[in-house]
Amino acid sequence: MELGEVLAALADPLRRQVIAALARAPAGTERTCASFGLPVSKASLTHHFRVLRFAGLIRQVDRGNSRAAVLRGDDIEARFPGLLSLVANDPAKP
Amino acid sequence: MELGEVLAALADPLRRQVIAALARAPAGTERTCASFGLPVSKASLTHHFRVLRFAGLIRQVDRGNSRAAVLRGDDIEARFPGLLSLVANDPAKP
DNA sequence: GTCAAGGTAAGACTTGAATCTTACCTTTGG
DNA sequence: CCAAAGGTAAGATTCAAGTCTTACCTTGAC
Repeated sequence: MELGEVLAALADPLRRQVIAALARAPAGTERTCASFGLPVSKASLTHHFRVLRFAGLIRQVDRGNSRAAVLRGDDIEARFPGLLSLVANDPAKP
Repeated sequence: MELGEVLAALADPLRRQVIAALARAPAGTERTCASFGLPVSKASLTHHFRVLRFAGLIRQVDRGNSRAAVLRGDDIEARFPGLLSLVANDPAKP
């Protein structure tokens, strides 16, 4: 879990939006990739969630029919204390 | 001073190195662009320091002969508490 | 069994970021 | 005055990131 990779992952507004949504939800919340309503194609969704997973920010649990994203809140907080709340409390920029 | 811009600025390893060096130095430390010994051309230096300035992370004070970079530590800490220490305490990767 | 929904994979496309070279400006120091 | 040092500006290049389309796979529901 490297700082550079994490910052690069969070630099994208769509990915930051995903992390912010998960960070504001109760810990352990599972959400499908499609449930965020991001304005991109399915293939782009796959790309963004892969970047988040590689950076260590989320896990993806197989739910048979779909694949849910879960924030790795504790791991992130342990390594980069305060980072999550910065993202969570940042006003969205529509 | 927007989170997205700040994260994008800090995603680059060279720029992160500059911010880390300034953050570890005493507050208000002034350093010329060239003093960091980054392995790029002068023109690339100008580019990187402009990005840092646009993101609001540094000021550049004119010293006649040269132009020194100064970390905007208080402003950063006020808006993004904890962010600076994440960058400052991150182990360099080379 | 069939079909729709959710994801993934591979490939192409496009745009932006980082880099360099060259040329120029400004200031300090002989 | 002249030269060197530190930066800036403009333009070209190169490469990665984000995006799409198409095709395919898997699971659950009918």
